[in-house]
Amino acid sequence: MASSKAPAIDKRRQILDAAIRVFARQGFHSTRVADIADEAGVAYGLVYHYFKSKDEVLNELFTERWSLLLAAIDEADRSEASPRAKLEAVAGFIVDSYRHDPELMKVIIVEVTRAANSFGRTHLTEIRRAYDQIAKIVADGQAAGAFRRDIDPNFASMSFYGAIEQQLSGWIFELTPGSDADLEQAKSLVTATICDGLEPR
Amino acid sequence: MASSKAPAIDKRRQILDAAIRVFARQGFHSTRVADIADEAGVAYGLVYHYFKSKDEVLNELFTERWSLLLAAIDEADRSEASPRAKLEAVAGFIVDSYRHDPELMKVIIVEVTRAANSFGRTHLTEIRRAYDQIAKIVADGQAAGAFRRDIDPNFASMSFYGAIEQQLSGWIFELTPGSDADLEQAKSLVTATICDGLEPR
DNA sequence: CGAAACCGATTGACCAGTCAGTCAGCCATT
DNA sequence: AATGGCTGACTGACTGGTCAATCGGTTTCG
Repeated sequence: MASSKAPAIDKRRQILDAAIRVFARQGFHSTRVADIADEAGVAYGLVYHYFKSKDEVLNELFTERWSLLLAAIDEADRSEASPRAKLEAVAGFIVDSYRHDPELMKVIIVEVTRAANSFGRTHLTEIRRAYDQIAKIVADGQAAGAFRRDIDPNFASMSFYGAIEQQLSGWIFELTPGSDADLEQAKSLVTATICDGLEPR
Repeated sequence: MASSKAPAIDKRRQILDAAIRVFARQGFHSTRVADIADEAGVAYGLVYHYFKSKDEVLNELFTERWSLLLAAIDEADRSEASPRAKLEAVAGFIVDSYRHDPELMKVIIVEVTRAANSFGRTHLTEIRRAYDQIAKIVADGQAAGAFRRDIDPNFASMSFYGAIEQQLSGWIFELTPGSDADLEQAKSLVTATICDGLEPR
């Protein structure tokens, strides 16, 4: 039963993985459906057997990964850690996602998160959910006296997330060195910058 | 003499201004050259009389505005103000640019700055110049003892710029209230977040 | 046998950029 | 002042190429 479907699922996965590589290399828009099929070693028509459209392939990639991010933020939020440690956990998850699969993160950021005009519009609600969850962590931190209260939580959330995403962009477009050590350091540096500030204490 | 050439120059400007509106509304990719011509109240072919291609129209819009930003950062850097005040001046300029012409800023951010994969690739050098200039302000601040030295200036620069751009994105996509008071407050809040940090001093 | 996986040629829509031509103003010549 | 030649701004129908999506078919497997 499972084995009868296994090959089918494999091909589907093969197509998704191929799409990650091709989208990362050429960008969504200048990728032809034929490119995905070729990269996957699969017939053109099979892409349409598993997906309604080229858009749906990207949708699937985004949703798969973003739901993990939402879960990770949620878990951090629910933990007993300090607000600062929660933020650091979120930053850590995002950086590790990039380390684990830079091509996928590139596709998600470039084609969805930062393309809210075209493709990302569809996912604005899910994207916003992440911002809101982070804002909640900040708000709780303020209520507990761990964060100052004169900065709007939504504002802080956007600053925090924007700072991380900008680091990723720098690595993605090789504006900034992205060695393993750099990535590791970035986790705590983002939090240090946002929580402690640039000025000496 | 001047009057004989005036209408020609007007038409060029008319096309650029129309392009801002149409790009902001529909996005660069799903804008047809015919849409620009219609919006400008001009014949299709005239767009190609003044511009080599559809891309060149966007190029022109970006370059016009980005050079102003670079000049503003440069001016802030050269002033006698404190490092923190310099950063605040940069944030202020970007926010005011948005306030002055939100549609143009939307086009620049969505289609160029955050589209480094497709269109922005051409302008990566100019974009990077902004990051570098900001990093220089931070580095000088560190040398003067105004900023702590354990945060890499390039890292700080990306965080700072990323935080601002994320705020603009929030306003652009109406994820975040963008009243005039909000914009005004954002100028100092970004700087406060980045320089002082979220944690109480 | 039936159902689902798989195949790839074909089609139909779309659109950037071209190009052959019109027209209005300007100057030179008479 | 009239003529006509010239420039370049301006027009929009048309073309050539590109691709997403379809569909009629074949193979595989239970």
